[in-house]
Amino acid sequence: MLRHEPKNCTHGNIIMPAKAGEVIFLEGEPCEHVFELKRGIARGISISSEGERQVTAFFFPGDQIGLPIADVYRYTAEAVTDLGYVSYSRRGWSEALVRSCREEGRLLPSICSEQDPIFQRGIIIGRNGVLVRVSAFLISVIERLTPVRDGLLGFPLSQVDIAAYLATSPESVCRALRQLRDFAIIAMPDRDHLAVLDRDALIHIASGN
Amino acid sequence: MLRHEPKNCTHGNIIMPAKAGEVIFLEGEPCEHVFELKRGIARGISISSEGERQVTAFFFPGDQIGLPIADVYRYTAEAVTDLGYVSYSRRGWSEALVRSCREEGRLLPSICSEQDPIFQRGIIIGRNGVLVRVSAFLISVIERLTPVRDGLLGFPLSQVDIAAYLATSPESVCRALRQLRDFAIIAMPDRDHLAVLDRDALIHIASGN
DNA sequence: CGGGGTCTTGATTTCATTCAAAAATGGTGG
DNA sequence: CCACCATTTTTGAATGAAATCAAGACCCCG
Repeated sequence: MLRHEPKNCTHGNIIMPAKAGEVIFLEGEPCEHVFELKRGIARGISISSEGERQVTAFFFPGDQIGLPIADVYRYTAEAVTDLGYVSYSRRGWSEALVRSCREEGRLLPSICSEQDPIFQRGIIIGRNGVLVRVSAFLISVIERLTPVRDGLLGFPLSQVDIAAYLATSPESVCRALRQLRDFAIIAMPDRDHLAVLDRDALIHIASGN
Repeated sequence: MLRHEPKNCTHGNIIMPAKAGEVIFLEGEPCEHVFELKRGIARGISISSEGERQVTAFFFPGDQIGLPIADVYRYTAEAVTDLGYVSYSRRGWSEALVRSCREEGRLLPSICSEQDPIFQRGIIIGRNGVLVRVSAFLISVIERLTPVRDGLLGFPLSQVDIAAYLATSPESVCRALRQLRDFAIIAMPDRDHLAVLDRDALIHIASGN
């Protein structure tokens, strides 16, 4: 897992690339930059003291990552796919926040874009039943995936990551996806493509059982 | 569950009381006030479409509740115990944020005080094993409980709420607490008092198994 | 004293993890 | 293009942990 070193201090204009698996920043480091994802998918990772790895959030283009909520980053950010991002210095970002706050009277929508996925994950994994969790996860994620062609979405998330996100095992994720395929609720023509065939059924499962 | 109606628009100076069980604000309502808890304990509640109730966070004196991260409150806030709070208008609160941001270069610590517990819950319930979760919960909560006398803490949280927070059943919480008592790691002289006898052991269980 | 809610405990069942192994996939270099 | 390897996904069987079900004890409140 190579550490991705920004070559110089870009201030929001130059899109920096990162390759799949690269680390954007590490949990515990002081927050010196805020990152905005421009293309690709990233994940937030938290490792417990005993090495257990949790995916705390997936991030999509437009999301802000690494807000200085505290003094240090609360999770590690890694590239899931090859991706592009821009970074803002903390100062520059704070000024943008101040402006936005004055003009719109509410927090920069970007805070929402980082904090909301984290909140949503808490709700999803608080629900019991792997099938329910997987369905809720799909519902939450499909609208952010990039369409390939009619109804088919790019779905570049590994089942291992999904399991780490949903606080379950990869095998259980696999079985849940299989059930959804058997019920013709979703289709997965291959490993990294997904189509939702019966959105209502998916929502129904996601919201109760 | 009575709705608590603030009589008038207080701007941070008058401490408003609320009785145990009262609602401070409802999920989905527009964020018009930010609340700061002065005494007592509050909980954040999220109800799924099928009536499943989750406690998303417990809040303690000094915590800010109901930040306008989005346009509407993302959870319902209720009083766990009788409590006192002050409310700020969104405008007044935003101005404080702008000031703090400019002076300290980071987000108001209050954002941390709301968002961090929510983040922590995600980490805690992502870990498997009820005993681990209960232990991690106790570790996270003991430093915020008010001491009664040497080593004994007021612990006014019902096991039903703890279960809803930890995404488990009340019975499992009860059994986990019993185990911790049997191992002489904690003591609970009565329903709402708690003493941690072996903090290291509790931390050890919380961080692995 | 009731009586409703909370807590406790045991027995049972259900569900997901684990373990193990095979199949599919993707990438690499010949 | 093909063979090979590493990784991911898939499936089955066994195990285990926690939810559920059911009852009883306790406690606080009116």
